[in-house]
Amino acid sequence: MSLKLYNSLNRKKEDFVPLNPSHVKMYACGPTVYNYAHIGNARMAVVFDVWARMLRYHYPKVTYASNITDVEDKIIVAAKEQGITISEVTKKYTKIYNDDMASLGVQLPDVQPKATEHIQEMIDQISALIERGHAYEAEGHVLFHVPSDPTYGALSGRTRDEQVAGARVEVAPYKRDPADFVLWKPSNEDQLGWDSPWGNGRPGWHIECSAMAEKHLGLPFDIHGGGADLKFPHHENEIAQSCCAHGNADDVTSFSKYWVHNGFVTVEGEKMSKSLGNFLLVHDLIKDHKGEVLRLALLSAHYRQPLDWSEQVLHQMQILLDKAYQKLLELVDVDVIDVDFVVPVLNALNDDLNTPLVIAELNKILKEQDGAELKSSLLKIGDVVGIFQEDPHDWFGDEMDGVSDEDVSKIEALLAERIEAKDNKDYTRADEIRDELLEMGIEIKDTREGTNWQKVS
RNA sequence: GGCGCGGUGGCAGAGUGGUCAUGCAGGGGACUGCAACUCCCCGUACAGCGGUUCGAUUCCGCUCCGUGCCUCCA
Repeated sequence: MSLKLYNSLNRKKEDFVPLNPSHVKMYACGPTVYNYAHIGNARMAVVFDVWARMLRYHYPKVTYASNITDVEDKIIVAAKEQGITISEVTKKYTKIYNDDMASLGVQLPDVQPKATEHIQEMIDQISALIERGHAYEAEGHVLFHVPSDPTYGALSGRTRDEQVAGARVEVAPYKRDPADFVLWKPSNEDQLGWDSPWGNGRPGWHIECSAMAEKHLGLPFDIHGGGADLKFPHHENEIAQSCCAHGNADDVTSFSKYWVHNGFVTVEGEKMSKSLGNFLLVHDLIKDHKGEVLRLALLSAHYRQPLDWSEQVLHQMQILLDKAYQKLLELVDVDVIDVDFVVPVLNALNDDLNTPLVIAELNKILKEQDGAELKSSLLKIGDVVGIFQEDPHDWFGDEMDGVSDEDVSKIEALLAERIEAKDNKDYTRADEIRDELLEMGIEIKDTREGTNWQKVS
């Protein structure tokens, strides 16, 4: 079965047919770096990381580009608030973002372009738009003239008129048309600015991605992705800019052939927002949960569906991963053999990245397979989904944390005493010892191989 | 107001025109001195109303409910 994906451009699930099967190219809009990454940022990163891994499974060469937006007014605000420079803000949060994503098993994109390093490309593209009559200068701003683009609205399915009718922002007086959007805007001294044919200024947000995608992937490329909220206006504007800059206003696929959007994460059923103060940061969650647990939780709903974050989901993923790692631990000395990719899992992944189904199939595999076959299948799936990347010993290693050597000897002494008590059928004493251990925060389990113990929280 | 998305068993969450999702939680059982772990078994789920059909949770229409975007929020 071939790879299928849901193309936002025509709202249909389609067979993925690469422009060039020997080199597939994908771009996904990355974060604006002015704060810690939240779980919503993480969902985007994880989803497109899996897409990239899946594409690599199918095709010999994949270039995945995902940008860092390091020019934006919010960054300027953050710098002022924190009393540090703009570049200190962007540098700091870029590192935090990459570290946090790495903790979720997200591989660094092949290219991670930064907006500030592509100002010239943006200026060039804006110039081309002006030359072709799609943009104009007004009071130090350069604006894209929406009525000049006959196909504007193709992605979001809203016409210019509808957009104007629904607009809730005041229209700047210098705009020729209410729908026109900014390509370049003037900067004052304390704002970041670059020289341009239109004076000292900075780029609008949309032009950044257009310029960076073209520079690193060339046009057209295969897949463009991002969060669902970016569909309008960001992605709509990207299409307008990139197509019109090259005289391809009529062909919306002259920029990217497929468009993929991931759904939002809600918390307790509500959207994360500053006013509700319910932003969940990866930085915080990673303190209490393993990265792969968070990652799998982010993949527990289909990527296009909304995902409600809850402790229950985390609990379930923890159990599943523990179960799998337990098997991997038992099989640690077994050699990996060459196995076929488990068919139902491959089909699920091929079907527009149906990761919830993959999770269900994992449960079945854990029940139905064993030995080298199980280990090999698990690892093969893990490479695409981005799980089972840890050493099984390390996975369970944390459970020994905070238990000193002294405690260990004490525990073992008590266990030895308990075995003796059991042998003497002195179950009262045996149970006393169990309770004593429990008070120390140690839980024991009698198995056929003997008694195990572990720290409980 | 405009443009979308969704309503599946206690919960999470896939899927299908007519035999199974899966997991968590819950109930029962096996095992065990008892617990726990493990294993086995169980529960008349598809918002409502019409329509198409031999047959619809699955297709179409309407209603109700929830939710996202339209504000340089992933």
